[in-house]
Amino acid sequence: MLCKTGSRIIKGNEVTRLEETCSRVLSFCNSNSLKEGISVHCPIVKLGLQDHLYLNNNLLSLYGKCLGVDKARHFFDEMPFKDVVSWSGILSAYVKRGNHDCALEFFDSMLISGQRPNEFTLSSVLRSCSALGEFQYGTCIQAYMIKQGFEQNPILVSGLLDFYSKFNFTGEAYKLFIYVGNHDTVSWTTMISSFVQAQRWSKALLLYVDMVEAGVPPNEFTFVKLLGVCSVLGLKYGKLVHAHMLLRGVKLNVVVKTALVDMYARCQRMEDAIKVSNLTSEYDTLLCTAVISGFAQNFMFRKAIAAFREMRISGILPNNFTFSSILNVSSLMLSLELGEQIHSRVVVAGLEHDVNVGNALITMYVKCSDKIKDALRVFRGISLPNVISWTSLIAGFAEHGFQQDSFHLFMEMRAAGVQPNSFTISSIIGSFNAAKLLPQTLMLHGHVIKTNLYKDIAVQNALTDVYAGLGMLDDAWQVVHMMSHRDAITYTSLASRINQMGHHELALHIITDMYNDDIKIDAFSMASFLSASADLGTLVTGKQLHCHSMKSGLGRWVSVANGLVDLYGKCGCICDAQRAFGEITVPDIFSWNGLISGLASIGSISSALSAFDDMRLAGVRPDSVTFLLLLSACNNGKLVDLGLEYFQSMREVHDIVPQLDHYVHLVDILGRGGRLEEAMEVVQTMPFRADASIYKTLLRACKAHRNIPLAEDMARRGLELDPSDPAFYILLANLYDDSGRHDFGEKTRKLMREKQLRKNPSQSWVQIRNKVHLFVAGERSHPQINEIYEKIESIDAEIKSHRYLYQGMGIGDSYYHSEKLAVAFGLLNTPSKIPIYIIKNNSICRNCHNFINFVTHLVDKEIIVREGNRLHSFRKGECSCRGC
DNA sequence: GTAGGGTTAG
Repeated sequence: MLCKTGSRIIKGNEVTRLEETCSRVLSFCNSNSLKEGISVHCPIVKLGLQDHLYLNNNLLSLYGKCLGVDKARHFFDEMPFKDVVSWSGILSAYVKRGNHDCALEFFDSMLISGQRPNEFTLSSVLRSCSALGEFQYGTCIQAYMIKQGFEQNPILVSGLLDFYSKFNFTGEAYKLFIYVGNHDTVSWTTMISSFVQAQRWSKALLLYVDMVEAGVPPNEFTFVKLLGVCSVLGLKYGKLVHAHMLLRGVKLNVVVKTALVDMYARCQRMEDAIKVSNLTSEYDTLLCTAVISGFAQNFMFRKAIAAFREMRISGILPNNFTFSSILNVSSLMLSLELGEQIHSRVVVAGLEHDVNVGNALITMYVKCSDKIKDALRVFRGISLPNVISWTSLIAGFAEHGFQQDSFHLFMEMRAAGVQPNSFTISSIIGSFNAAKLLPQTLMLHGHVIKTNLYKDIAVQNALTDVYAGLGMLDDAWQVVHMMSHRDAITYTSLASRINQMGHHELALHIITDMYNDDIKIDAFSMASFLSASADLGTLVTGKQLHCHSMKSGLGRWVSVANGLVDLYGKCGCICDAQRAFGEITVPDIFSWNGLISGLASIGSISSALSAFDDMRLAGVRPDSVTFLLLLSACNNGKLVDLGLEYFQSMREVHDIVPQLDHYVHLVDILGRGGRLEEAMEVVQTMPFRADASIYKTLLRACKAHRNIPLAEDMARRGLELDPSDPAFYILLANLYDDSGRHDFGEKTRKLMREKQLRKNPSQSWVQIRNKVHLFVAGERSHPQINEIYEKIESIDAEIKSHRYLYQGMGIGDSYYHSEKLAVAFGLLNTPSKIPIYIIKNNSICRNCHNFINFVTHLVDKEIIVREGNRLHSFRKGECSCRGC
């Protein structure tokens, strides 16, 4: 139409009408098609309208949108007349392309040219200020706005709210919001977004309530932000917001759909997410990415892969975000094969050097490949590695056992000018723990104090863990006390490290700390506490923890259920252990190992071995711990040939390389079975250097089978490796005694005394009425024992007043005469408040029917004594454990 | 021309 008109001669008011027509056509083209827009340009020139300001502004906007800001700028420079719309058009084009430096420079030249900015210009300038971190500049713009009377302008108010929020000045933004008042939908939504960005989720929701009460209608923008809040606050809120959207008839466009899919996915409602995404046929790359990542978050890996395939079939191109999501699926599945397939697609799509995809690739190779070099290759290919790239690689090196390289990489990162964040610091501190690198830990701790990172709870938790892992409990607690708030991870880390140190009672005390801090026990901390109770044999505490697990629903976690199996197994209550095992839907290797261990420890060797068969039938692969348990069971059951068979099958059938501990068990099995020469052959041919303990094992076997020549050889070899272990002398001396060679026995003991060796005191723990008591036995000459004697003597008078002493078997009598000692510390501390436990030598354990050198016994129904790894039960009356 | 969705590191 315009072309035809252009060939005629036009005069008078026809020109004005044509200008309007051109302008309208260009506006239409602007939002639809560049091609049509350009074709309109020719007739405009033919008509002689090329100097027309409005038409040129329309063309400028078109060029900016379709041909890029440089072409638009060129057109702008050629324009004979310019107004605020022309200047703002270019400025906005710069801002949209992220060219913020040019935007501010261009704004300067605008002011120099004498052109006054309007609200659109200033709004673009504010966006560049926040992008460049130019806070001062932004506040100058605000001052200018006030001077120019733009203070109440809704566009600028929204712009300012956004500006303050980007600098994390949410409070200032809110003050401004309150001060201005009378807001429209956009400024309400911007204020809500500000609270969302500051992670003040509840405040964002409350503001929505205020907005509705103020009578301002929320739109799809508002709901998208609110759905983001619900992803964090939970499904209850998500459903409410969704219902409000339906009531208000909000149009379900693709952006709203994506926000809904994301919300339902994060609330573990993937079915609802898919239902929503199928409500309309509109799909784009972002929506598909949300679906894939939703499946990944909910561990529905096959569906995630299917969604990725479907996306390609529908012709929707994956972008860097999509590749990151699907790579995350392969990382979670530990599937190198899938990861490599995706990697090749990434190369085809030309996204190999993209930092986001590169980061996901690094993680994939770290988790799925056993070669850290694969991850390093990806890292070196990233054009601009960011803090996530460095952190992933640093954590990767640490995870693969290269702690020193990990630290060097950290130094390289700092030299490259990339600032470590809390993720980096906590990863690197975590790696120090594995390598026990104290100097580096102290250096990093200093760095953390100097920066703001010490406020981050993950960093503080990592520091707590590393100090506790190094055995520096005081330093760990110091970090904990300095924390403004603690979480379940803080306490779980402490409890498990304290457990590792063997201070199980101290680990259980963490429960009180958590209670005082108002922190709920989670599945991880519960597993640690159950493990502490199991190792202490404190059945009462264990049962209380069991109760709590059931009431709180933690029992559904397999780690908690495994803890229960372990607890009851170690306390000798095999029926309860079996019941806890039976309640596990899909028992894992830890569940099975717990069951086998429990059965073996009460002497039910055949049941333990048949549990192993059940485990294999259930398709669970045994690990090296399983074989330690099986070998130990065979050892206790004197099943020599079966033990040998299991040992052989480790490598041949199960592809497990036997470790030193397995060889020790094998040697013990052969030794106890009297096959001493074979046992010696194993020691000489095994791929490990024999340690003192293996010779001790053989020496014990020699003693049992009265083989003096071999025993002497074993004692000699063992003492070469550990001359300070008195056990070699004691075992050998006892063997001489047993064989009637008392002279040699005495000579050996004399030798031991000359070397100033003495048997370390044995220790046992007993729980009586919710209190754990420590018992120690040994000779008076031992410093630890002597200290206890002195304590007893000082309170002797008090003890003697107790009624049990009148029965003639007082505490003092029992160990003064035998030169051995067993003391309840609880008794020492509060002698008059708790009953006295009288010491009896040579009591018989009801479980293993062995004689035990000392045991505490009297007033309580059941006492469980743990001696080394053995559990002994002494009961008065019937056992409280069902089925025994 | 002011406000909205998806990813990756502890």
